[in-house]
Amino acid sequence: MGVLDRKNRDRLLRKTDILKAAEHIFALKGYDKTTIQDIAGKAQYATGTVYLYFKDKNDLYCSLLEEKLKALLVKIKEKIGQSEDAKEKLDIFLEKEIEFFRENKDFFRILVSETNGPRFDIGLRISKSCVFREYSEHVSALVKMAQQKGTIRNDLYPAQIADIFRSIFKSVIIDWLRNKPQKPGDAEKISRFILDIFLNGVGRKTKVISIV
Amino acid sequence: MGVLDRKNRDRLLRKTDILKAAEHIFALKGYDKTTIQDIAGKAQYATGTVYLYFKDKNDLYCSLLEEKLKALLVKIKEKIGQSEDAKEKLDIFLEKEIEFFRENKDFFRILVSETNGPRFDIGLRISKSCVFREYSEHVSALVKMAQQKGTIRNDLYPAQIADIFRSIFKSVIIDWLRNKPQKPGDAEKISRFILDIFLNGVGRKTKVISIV
Amino acid sequence: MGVLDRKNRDRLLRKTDILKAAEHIFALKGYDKTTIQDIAGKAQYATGTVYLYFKDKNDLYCSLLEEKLKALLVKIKEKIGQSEDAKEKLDIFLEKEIEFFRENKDFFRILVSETNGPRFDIGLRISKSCVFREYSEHVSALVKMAQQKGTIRNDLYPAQIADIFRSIFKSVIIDWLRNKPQKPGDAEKISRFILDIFLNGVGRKTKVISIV
Amino acid sequence: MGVLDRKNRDRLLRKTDILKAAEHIFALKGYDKTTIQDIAGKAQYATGTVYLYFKDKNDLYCSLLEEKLKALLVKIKEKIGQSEDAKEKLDIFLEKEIEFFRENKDFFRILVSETNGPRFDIGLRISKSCVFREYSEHVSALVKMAQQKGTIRNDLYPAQIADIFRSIFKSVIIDWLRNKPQKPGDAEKISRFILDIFLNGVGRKTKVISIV
DNA sequence: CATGAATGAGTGTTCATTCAT
DNA sequence: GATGAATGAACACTCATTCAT
Repeated sequence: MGVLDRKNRDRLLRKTDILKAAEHIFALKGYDKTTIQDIAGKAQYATGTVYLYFKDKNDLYCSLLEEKLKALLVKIKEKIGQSEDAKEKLDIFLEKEIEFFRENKDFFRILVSETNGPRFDIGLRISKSCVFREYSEHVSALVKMAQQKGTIRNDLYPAQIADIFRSIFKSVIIDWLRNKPQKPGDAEKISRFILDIFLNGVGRKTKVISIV
Repeated sequence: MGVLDRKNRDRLLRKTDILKAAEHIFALKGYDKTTIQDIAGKAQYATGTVYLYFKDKNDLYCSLLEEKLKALLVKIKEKIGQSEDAKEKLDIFLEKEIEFFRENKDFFRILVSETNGPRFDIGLRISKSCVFREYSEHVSALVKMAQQKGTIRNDLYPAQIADIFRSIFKSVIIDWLRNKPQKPGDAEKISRFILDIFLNGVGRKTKVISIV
Repeated sequence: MGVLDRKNRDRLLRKTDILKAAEHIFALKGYDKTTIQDIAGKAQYATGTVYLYFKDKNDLYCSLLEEKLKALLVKIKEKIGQSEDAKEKLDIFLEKEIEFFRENKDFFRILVSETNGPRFDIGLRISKSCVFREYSEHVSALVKMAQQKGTIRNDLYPAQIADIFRSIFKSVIIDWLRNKPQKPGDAEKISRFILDIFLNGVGRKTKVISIV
Repeated sequence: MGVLDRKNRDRLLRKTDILKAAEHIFALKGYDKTTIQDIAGKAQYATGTVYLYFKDKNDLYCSLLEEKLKALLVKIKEKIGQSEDAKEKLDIFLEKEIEFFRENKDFFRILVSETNGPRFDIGLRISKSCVFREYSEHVSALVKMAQQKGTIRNDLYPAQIADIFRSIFKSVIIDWLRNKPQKPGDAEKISRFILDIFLNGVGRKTKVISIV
């Protein structure tokens, strides 16, 4: 059993090595311009080794997305359950994603280039992924809850609002990762900024009074 | 003169044939998976013919984007000058873009996949394009004006707001083109919807009183 | 008749135009790198026009060589008959060739690259040419006569001596055309130089006494 | 160590296979008409295999020339140092080259077609080669020494004499390889023949008395 | 299991040649 | 006859995938 364990552990280690290398190269060059040799070389393995762990190039790519998305989901779900407030949940969601993407810029790049807009299918190598669907539905569920709690207008389809939510998020994060120095407290600030725009829009208001 | 005219017209016709075919295939398969033979075949020409009108694959692709963007810009500028009101200008901008993209779904697909988020640079074959820059700046200028007129908060960078504006737009249009039947009056309705979300956000408000 | 004459003359004029352009381009780029469009363009004709005067690329190339060789032969034969002395004939031959090649550097280039050594057949597009054979035989005849008159050793095959003769010539002319400014009196001097080396070699002799 | 050795040896073997095939095809068809598929086919490899050993077609071609020239130089230098006499050195040089070219007719063909006359530059893919320069300079040095020792007239530029020397050599070898059956003792005889013509020319002399 | 050399189908691009105008 | 746009075969080179060691 110990032997099997080590085998499994070794196998996992190699897979992780390769995925890490793939992440970097795919982010740098995009799917088509990336070669398996690039990845194998970066991971310090032989070309053929990659095929011991992944069926083909596409499988490697999708596995990469799945693994990372899964990790992102775990991170999000972990904290988000601790709050009951809808707005707070959205806030936590944003903060966790921001943290995650700051630590995984390459993955962010890939994800952005992969999801050319939400649920869009040009070359959507990812679309069949259960994790991706789970991720999408998780955001939709957040929105739905916020609608039920009165935080978000309920005259709109949750899925569409979720799309808009994520597209604003994407836009702001791209700007942040590209043009700003990333500082420790950023996650919180940016999260508030996005939520503000998402909930209140960018229109100029002098005063807003909630009557209810 | 008549002869030259006909020649030029013929030349233009062929170029347009090829561009039309290219638009379709590029939208369907993406840049890398598209072959010149695909395009030539679709346009009913021989492979070599494409090279009589375009230097190489990249030139064909960029020409396609430029031509379309130019047409889009013309369409937008035409009407937008007729209004003085900032909000109305944004509204016209949206309506015109919506109309254009409904008539040019393939181009929309390409544009979306090309601009993986605003000012993002993986494989930005388009980034050097003057027309694209002009387009970007035009949107920024719209936002800036709206800030000066008090329609949009002026505590934000115009370029960033423009990014957010376009990313909301993209998100909504993708949803519309993919999932809804496109009906005549849509442009107006969708434009209002986007503007509403953009300016007021999706937060639930019971009443808003502007004091000033 | 006059009409036919003009037609023929026109035809000849066009052929000459094309040949002149071809000469320049072939010399510049070599056979394979030269395109028919290059030549047509340089001659200010359309691509197809070339095919009205020459069957194909190879025909154009061979015609070019033939025409020029014919002209060279005419020039050589013209003067060479006026002398009876074998050495003088060789001298005239050299002078005339030198003059011709100074005025036809492009042709010289082509000829050199074509006849990679005498009677060698890698890609010898020329080898079937009657004129080329006539040219070769003419040189051989010169040598043969010089052998009979006692100017050249007669223990050697005339054709081989002719080869050596031409290869020395080629070597010296290449050097002259490439590295020296070409001056009026050169033909005579160079001719003497070549003949000297050809007949006497480059060995150092302190004194030579001819007894007979 | 043994493994690496075998790997290196295998690699060398393949390279040699390909070079051998390339040598044959290039000699047969010339650079431009030769395709990589030709070479790969002849060497019994797939097209792509060639690119494992050579960067591109030009690299293959140049490597071929370099390898062979290097081998030729080694062969020449080996024996030539053993003599002090200038004329003997020239003799050895010729003999060794003749032997080499008899064993490497294809290479000879390529070299001849590549060096369209000495220091001529149309398509000189070889000209940048250090080995080629070394080879040229080696011949010039031989001539220079022969001038100093009084074997060759010293009123001429060594480089030019070297050119003439090589062009006579080329002419004679072409004739020999093309038209004569190559017999064992040939190298010696031909070498003497070339030297004779080179030093004494082909003029008829009844008696030559050296006075000094 | 790991390797990396070998494979060969596939792509962008060129250009000799043809032919409708 | 002259044109030059159109053709499509051909070629250099790449790279995902396989498999003998």
